[in-house]
Amino acid sequence: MTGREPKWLNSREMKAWRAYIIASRRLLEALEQDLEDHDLSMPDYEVLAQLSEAPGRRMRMSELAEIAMVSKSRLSHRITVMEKAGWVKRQACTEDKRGSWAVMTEKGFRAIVKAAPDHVQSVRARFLDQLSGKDQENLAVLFDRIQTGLREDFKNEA
Amino acid sequence: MTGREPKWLNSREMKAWRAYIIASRRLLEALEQDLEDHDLSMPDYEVLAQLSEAPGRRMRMSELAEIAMVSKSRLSHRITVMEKAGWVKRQACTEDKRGSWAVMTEKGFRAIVKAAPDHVQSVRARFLDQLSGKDQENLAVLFDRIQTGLREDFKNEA
DNA sequence: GGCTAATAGTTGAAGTTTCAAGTAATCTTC
DNA sequence: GAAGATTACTTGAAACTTCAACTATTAGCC
Repeated sequence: MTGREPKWLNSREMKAWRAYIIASRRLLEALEQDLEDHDLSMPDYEVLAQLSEAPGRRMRMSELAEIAMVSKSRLSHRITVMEKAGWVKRQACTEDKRGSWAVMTEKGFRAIVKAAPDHVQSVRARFLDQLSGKDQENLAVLFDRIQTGLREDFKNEA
Repeated sequence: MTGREPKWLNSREMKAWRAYIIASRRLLEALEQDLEDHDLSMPDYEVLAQLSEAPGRRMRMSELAEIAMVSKSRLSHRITVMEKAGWVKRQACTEDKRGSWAVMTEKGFRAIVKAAPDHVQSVRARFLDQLSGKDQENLAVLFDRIQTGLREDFKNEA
C-alpha cells in the first residue's frame, strides 16, 4: 500500500517529536485540571468563550461547532448538558426553521467571566511564561506552517 | 481565590497560543485518522509500541500504564479489548501475586510492526518535515522547558 | 506473629464522544 | 411547482473514559 522504505527517526527528530508530544499531553492535562475548579473542560470552555463574544451572545449551532472545533453531534449533546446547568438555552431560528440558536444565559456569562481570568493565567503560567517573546513568535510561525501542511493529504502525493 | 489582576494576552501571546493549540488539535486529529487504517488509536499504538520493545514483549500493567501515559483503569479496559482482538494476553505474575503481565502475542507484534512505518511516515510528513533541523532542536528545548515548568503548581506560588 | 497501611489490578456505573440514521426545512433545477 | 438533493440539527446506541469502590496481596512495624 505505502510503498516506502520505513525511514526511521534519527535522534534529533525523535527528541523533537517526543518532547512535543509528551509536553503537549501533560500541558493539556494541567490546563484541564486547572479548569476543573470552574466545572469546565477545555472544549466546553471554548464553546462558552466563543458564545460570550458573539453578537447577542448567541450563535447558530453549526457556526458554534465549527468555531469551537467540535463536531455538530458533540456540540448538540454538550449544549443539552449545559442547558441543564442553566448556562445556555436553545432558541428556534425563525429565519431558517431547520436551525437553532444557542443563546448564552446571564448565568452562563457569569460562569465564563469568572473562569476566563484563571484560565488565561493558567495558559500564561504553564505555557507562555516558559517562552521568550522571540520564542513565541517563532512558535507561531512553525505551528501555522504545520497547520497549513495538514491541508494536503500526504498519502496522495507521488 | 486567585487574587490577581486578569492580565490579558497581547497580540504576540495570543498568536503563539492559538497557533499552537489549533495546529496541535488538527495535527492529532490527522495522526489519529492516519492510524485508523490499522485499527489503532494513538494511545493504543503507544501501548503496543512500548510492549513490543519491552524484554520478552511483556510488561507489568502498572509500568505499562505509566510509560504509555494512560491511567491504570483505562489500560485495564483497553487490554481487555486488545485481548479480544488477540493482540495481547494477560498472564499471572508469580513473583507478586497481586500483579499481572500484559504479554504481546505474535499477532499483536505483527500488527504493530505493520502499523509502525506508516505511523512514522505520518509523523514525519505532518510534523517533522515542516521543520528545519534547527527548528526541531529549538522545539525540543522549548517543550522540555514547558514540561519541566509543569511540575510546579503555579497556584501555590506567591 | 499479627495489625495496619500501601500497592496491583479489576470492575461496574456514570458520563462523554462517536457514528449512523433520522427528521424537517430549504435549495436546485427543470 | 414538484422531485431530488442538500443543509441544520437531533437522537439513540455503541464504544470509550473516568471515577470510586472493591479484592487480593505485600510491606511496614511494634
